[in-house]
Amino acid sequence: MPLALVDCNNFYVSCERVFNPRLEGKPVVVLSNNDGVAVARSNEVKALGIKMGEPWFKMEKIARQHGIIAYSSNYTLYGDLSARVMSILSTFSPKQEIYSIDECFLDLDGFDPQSLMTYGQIIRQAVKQSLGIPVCVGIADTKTLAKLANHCAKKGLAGADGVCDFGRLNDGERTVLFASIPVGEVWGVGRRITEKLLTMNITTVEDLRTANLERIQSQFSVVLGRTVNELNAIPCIELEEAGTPRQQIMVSRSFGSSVTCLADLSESVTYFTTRAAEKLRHDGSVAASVCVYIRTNPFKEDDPQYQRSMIVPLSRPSDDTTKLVQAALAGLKAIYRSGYNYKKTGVLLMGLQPKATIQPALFDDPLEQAKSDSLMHVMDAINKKMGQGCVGIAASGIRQRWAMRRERKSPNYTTDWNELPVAG
DNA sequence: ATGCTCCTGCGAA
DNA sequence: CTAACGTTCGCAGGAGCAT
Repeated sequence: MPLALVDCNNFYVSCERVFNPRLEGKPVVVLSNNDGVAVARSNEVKALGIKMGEPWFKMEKIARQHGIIAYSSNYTLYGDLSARVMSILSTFSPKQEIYSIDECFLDLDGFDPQSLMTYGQIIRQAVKQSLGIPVCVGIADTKTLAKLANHCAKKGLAGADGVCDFGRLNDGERTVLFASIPVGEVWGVGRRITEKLLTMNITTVEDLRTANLERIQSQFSVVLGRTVNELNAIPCIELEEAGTPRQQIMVSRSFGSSVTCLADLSESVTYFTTRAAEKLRHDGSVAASVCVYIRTNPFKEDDPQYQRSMIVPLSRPSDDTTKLVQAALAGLKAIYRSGYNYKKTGVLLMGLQPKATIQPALFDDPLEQAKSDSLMHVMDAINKKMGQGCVGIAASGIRQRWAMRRERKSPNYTTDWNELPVAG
């Protein structure tokens, strides 16, 4: 029954520290795309009161005062380290669910309950020793409780030292502990639901655990009802091992500066569609339609605002970059209006299904299909070997005036020989 | 009444 | 010097439509 949630501490910051140990003990933040907002903070930065999602320009002053070191996010690096972490963790259980880039669930069913604390410490040591990434381990009987146990492990609650096993608590200890944790810490309870719960005098985890189930379900949803059950050690959310492919693929980006002309927007939409199509083929799926959307900057309240999207159905499901780009550009042309400062565009591939299940249509030319497949195959192979974007659609543009800002990126230490710093 | 698709809101990392 | 506020995914539930 028990399972573990293993979560990397301040993951992106820890990744930067692996390759730059001088960052140890110093305040470090990693910024989102476009160097927009904080997405990872070292403990030193958290102590300064800087919140998750805080815009960089708002914290820049305090950052200068305290010598905060800021990095642009380097997803190539984090993705590579994540794969290595997950690979090590997979050796500790027959069943693993990779939940996000920095955390996974491990099934511990059948393990000796007395040894789980020790096992958690062994897991922490293994990842620390081989990769230098610190992790915390939460152990409990449901996913929601394991997430909560992980929170306690990180905060050192209930005497935890990087590992917290709720199986070690008796009912009284659990009640005291849960009564001390704000309800917003519970997995599935976000800002809105927290606000509404507060009006019902439900402020702590213990309040929610002991709340009336029917009342929660009717006032909120069956989802929050499941959460209440899970807090009571009744499993409602199953462990999902890899295998189910995505249902949609989104590629969108804010621009480094605003863009006004259709030509520049077309370049970016072409580029985003190309990236999305690569993901699609990687999954072995085809898309039935393409959604393209554009919008101005809602934070610039004086600018005239405009946002619109359009879904363009394909004549038949496809994974061919050229066909997807064609559809996306047709949609863009239809929704584009001149006279606006555009800040963001995005491409969404919808109606995904496994390519293998697609029946060739009656009038399809099998030769055309084979040509398309082999062209895409060659493109993917070259880009994999020579680096993303080596071969592509000419309309992506070379200047890419719409490119995002990334002024503080660290090198791709693990995936690109050219970016390794040279000694001496 | 029932079953669908489309759209929006919410949460998570 | 200025201006600068993320991305990607799933789920649920209501609206709108057809049957």
